[in-house]
Amino acid sequence: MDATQTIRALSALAQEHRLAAFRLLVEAGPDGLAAGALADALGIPASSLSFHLAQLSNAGLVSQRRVSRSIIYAADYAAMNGLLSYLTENCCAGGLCAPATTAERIAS
Amino acid sequence: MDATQTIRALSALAQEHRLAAFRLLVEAGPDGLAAGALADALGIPASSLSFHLAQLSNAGLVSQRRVSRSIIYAADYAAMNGLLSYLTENCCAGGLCAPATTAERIAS
DNA sequence: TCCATGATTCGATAAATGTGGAAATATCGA
DNA sequence: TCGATATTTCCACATTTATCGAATCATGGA
Repeated sequence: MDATQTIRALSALAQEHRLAAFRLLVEAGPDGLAAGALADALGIPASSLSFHLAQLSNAGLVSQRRVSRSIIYAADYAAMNGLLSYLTENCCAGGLCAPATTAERIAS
Repeated sequence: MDATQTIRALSALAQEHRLAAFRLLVEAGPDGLAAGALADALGIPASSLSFHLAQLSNAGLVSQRRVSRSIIYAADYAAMNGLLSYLTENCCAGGLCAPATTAERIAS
């Protein structure tokens, strides 16, 4: 992941509704959630959500697939991994500020 | 770190010049860099850089101290750690997308 | 085919962000 | 004190971003 792509991903997550939507999608797992379900959960109009989902999609953070009349969105874990890797490698002093991994957190 | 603070930090890094500035500060280490040195390195006017540094400062990602006529900025690793921790804990599926730590990367 | 449903696109508008010159502030050396 | 240096603040302006109703598109059932 290069700097430009990183900025796109950071911008995508740097917004209240989009960060909330992404968290819901992460929580939902690979099955994802329909756009309508997300709009309900977030309490925002469908057109507003559509705008935000387009940004997350453009940043490569979510994938979408049509199922009947619904469009199901799902978090792209690889993209998130790429973002975290970039930040850890380029914005940390040799890993000095790298957070513990899940395994390490559980062990502590 | 809560969602609001996370969004502030993500917004601060989601901009070409600010991400570049932060990377330079991380590279510079605890000694940091003077505002003028950053402006030269980035090739932007002092007033523009000052605006960006204020955002990074507001997000808690950098600290500043005056040394004679210069104001020295330095990356705040703890804040960056907090951001990465939040993203790993809230935006990853149980650590599924957590990147390897530096030690793990070196070992692999 | 016709209608209902789920979602996106369009368009207008409001708000926030980025830019950079000029003026103001702080510090140092002579 | 005076002038030079380093930086920030102020200001006007252009650009981008966010909001949301209305119109449009796609799908499935009767």
